[in-house]
Amino acid sequence: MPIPRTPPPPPTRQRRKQARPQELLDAALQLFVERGFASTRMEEVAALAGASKGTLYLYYASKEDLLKAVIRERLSHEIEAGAAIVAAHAGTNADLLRELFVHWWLRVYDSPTSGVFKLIITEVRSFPEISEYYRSEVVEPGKLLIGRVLERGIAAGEFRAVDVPTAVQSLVLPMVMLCVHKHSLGACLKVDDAFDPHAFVRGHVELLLLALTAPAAKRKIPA
Amino acid sequence: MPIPRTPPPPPTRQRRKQARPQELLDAALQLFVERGFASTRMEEVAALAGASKGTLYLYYASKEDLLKAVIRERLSHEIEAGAAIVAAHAGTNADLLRELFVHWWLRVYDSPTSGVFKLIITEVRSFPEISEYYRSEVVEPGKLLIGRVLERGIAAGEFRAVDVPTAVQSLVLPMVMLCVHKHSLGACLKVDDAFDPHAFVRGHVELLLLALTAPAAKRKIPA
Amino acid sequence: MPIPRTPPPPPTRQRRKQARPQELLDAALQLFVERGFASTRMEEVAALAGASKGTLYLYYASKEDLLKAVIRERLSHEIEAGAAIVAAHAGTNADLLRELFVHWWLRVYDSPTSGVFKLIITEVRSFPEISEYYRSEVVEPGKLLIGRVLERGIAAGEFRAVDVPTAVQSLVLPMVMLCVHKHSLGACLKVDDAFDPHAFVRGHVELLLLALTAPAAKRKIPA
Amino acid sequence: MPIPRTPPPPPTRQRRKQARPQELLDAALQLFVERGFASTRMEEVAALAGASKGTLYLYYASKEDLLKAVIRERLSHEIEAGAAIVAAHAGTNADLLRELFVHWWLRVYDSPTSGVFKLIITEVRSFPEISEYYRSEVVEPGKLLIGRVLERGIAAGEFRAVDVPTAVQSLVLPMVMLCVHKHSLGACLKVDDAFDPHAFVRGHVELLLLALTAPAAKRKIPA
DNA sequence: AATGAATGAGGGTTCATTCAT
DNA sequence: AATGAATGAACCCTCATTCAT
Repeated sequence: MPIPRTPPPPPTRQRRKQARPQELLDAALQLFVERGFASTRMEEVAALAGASKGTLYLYYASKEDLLKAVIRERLSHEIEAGAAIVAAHAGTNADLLRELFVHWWLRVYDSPTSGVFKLIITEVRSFPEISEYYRSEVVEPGKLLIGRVLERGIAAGEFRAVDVPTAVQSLVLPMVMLCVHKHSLGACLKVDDAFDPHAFVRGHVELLLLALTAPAAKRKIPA
Repeated sequence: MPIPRTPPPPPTRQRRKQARPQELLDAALQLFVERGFASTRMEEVAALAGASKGTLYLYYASKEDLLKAVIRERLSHEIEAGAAIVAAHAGTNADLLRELFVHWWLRVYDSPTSGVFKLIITEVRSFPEISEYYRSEVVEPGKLLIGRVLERGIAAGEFRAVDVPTAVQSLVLPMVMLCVHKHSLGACLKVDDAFDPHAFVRGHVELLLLALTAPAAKRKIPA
Repeated sequence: MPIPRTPPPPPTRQRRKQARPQELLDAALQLFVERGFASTRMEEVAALAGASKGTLYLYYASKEDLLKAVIRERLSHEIEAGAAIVAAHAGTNADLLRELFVHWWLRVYDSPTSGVFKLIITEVRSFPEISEYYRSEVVEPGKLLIGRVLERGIAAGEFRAVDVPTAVQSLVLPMVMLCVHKHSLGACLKVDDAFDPHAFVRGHVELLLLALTAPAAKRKIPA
Repeated sequence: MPIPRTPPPPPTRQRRKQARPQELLDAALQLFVERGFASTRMEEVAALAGASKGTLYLYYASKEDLLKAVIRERLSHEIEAGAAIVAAHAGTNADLLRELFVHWWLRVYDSPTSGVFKLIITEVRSFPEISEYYRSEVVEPGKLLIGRVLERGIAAGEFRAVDVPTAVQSLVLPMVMLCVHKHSLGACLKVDDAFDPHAFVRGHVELLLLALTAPAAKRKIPA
């Protein structure tokens, strides 16, 4: 089953036509992530979206096209969401980090969007054009976002003067890996060995904050 | 090019027979990681190993078989190496962590074995049998290994009483992600924006050690 | 050349769809009988039916499937025809035998269905599932059919009290062999040495009737 | 298991070399009959004969060659055996027929040679050269043999003046079919429905003799 | 707009045959 | 004489894509 973002309204002809592209993209994402791009048949995608093979080609010119549309559509939705959180935030930088990871990352983790990370890892080598898009639209903005929070914290004496790029990676890489894992090994292992991703993310941020937080003595106390 | 572990000796009939399986596995790993399993043709693997398609089938009964052999062979080589480091080590637990990450993980990262992580992520959903092997032979032993180091450090008062499973993941997930990245986006982006994996790993461990290390006051001073 | 049962109508898309399965079966029968199952390429079958390889697979899931469909389709057509003759017949049992052999068997002999006998002989060992179908749908009903005619003849005093199963085989085996021969040696030998199958069948029945017919003295004279 | 004509003597090197060709032919006959020519692998033949693939090629230049050797070798053995029976016989022509069918044909039926009939039927279309050999060496001599017995019987007033070619076929075709059946359907059907080939052959000959035998009144009584 | 029948290039796998040992 | 590793042509089957309806 595709996981439609909106509950399916009564499928009148008009509604259908409106909803088609999204339904096709949802179906494609699910199957590409599940079976891999090469092993997913266009017919399966169409069938999962309740359409026929021919219809799929009315919206997307080729399988490769469909892949790129899936990636773009999903990422474009999430990109600014992060920036919005930062913009809206008022509070310590530590709390902002907590906010970003627990709200933004965990929401992504819980949504089908998490599959896009697996999809990109799986398919960039075959479609390198994706990499530039992903780097400029996701990786760089993301690094900048987190990086700026760290820099502000350091400048404010709230954080230690750690190497910012390294800390960004130490913070973010486990999140990406978590998403990837969810759709690879995580989907296979029956024994979930009581691994709770939400708990881990909270623990992870706190652990890293332990490393980041400047010793109290040296801290500038916010008045 | 396959990356033979040993320079090819004069290819007499006998020598070839001995070396073939390894050459084929090396070629397969390279191509499976590069192009994905489904998009790699058996003939390409054979050609890269300097053999013909038919020869490949003399050693591996099917493409799936070849995939599993590639994974097993690579992992079985590295599994004990880690344990050996732990066993051989005499020093602080912090130094042991440094040793494990800088020696073991970076050696894996630099070798073709790093590709196995991508391969597993990419293909487990299609071949779920792999997951159990990987979990029991790699994931669990690995977690135990790092987990015990942390526990010893905590017991010795060297480390803070952090949540061990969380800390293990925070330490390890970036390493896995690094390996995966090397063979996906990392292989596509020309502008390596001066990202130095070795430097990152060292920085990552030190950052986490900042979080782990107990405040001096509370530390048991080793006489 | 396929031997279409009906001259091909204008090949519109719809008409084609209807006619395809039969065209494919006819082509397959011809080639399987001519070249043997294993030596016939699916592409040849498709080409002979004026279709492409892919199309063939739209109708039959595999080569083995195609073989079984060929056999079933041909036999199911002929099975009742024989019973119908028996049911419709009014006359002496000797005449009924003449009818069955000259009408039914010779029609089968002259049609492509004769090839099915060769096909079954050639392929049962490889696909033993065929044997049960053939036995229960063709062999047993056939034996019963002829056997009953003989029994009725014996009961009526028209025939001698011969061993029925033996006589059935003596009557029928040459017919089967004739069909087989037509598609094996018979198709190779140029010098047809004036062998006339129709004449032989008539002669064969009369010869066996000589053996079957009770001496006049002992015959019950039908009033 | 191949069915060697002679119990295998101690396989000393010398013995082996002598026996090899025969062992290979026996193995080939068995497998060709069982699985069909096209579906039998040269390696299987070699293995069944206890040799290696390479060795097989020392004796037979190709698979086709092997097929022809199998057929020739088997048939050449049996051809004169029939003639010998006729030559040696002293008695009524009816008894000679009984002799030929019960001794010669049943011995062939019981031996692996019976498979050659299936083999020829199965493969002539692919290797038409076989047909000429088979016709001139087996079919024609066979027909002549039986035909002459019938003619002598007719001339002697022992038999009715039936059409000789027809009667020959009515006599012989069931025998061939019996051999073919043994290696096709007969090998598949578990329920042998108590069909006894030996009994059938005796019954068949007697039935045909009923047809052949001239009414006593007209018979020339052999003094 | 929607369908699904048709196509044919592509790739996994088999196996007859060769030849160095 | 015997072996069996190596080859590559051949064939079954899949599936992205097209197009008549």
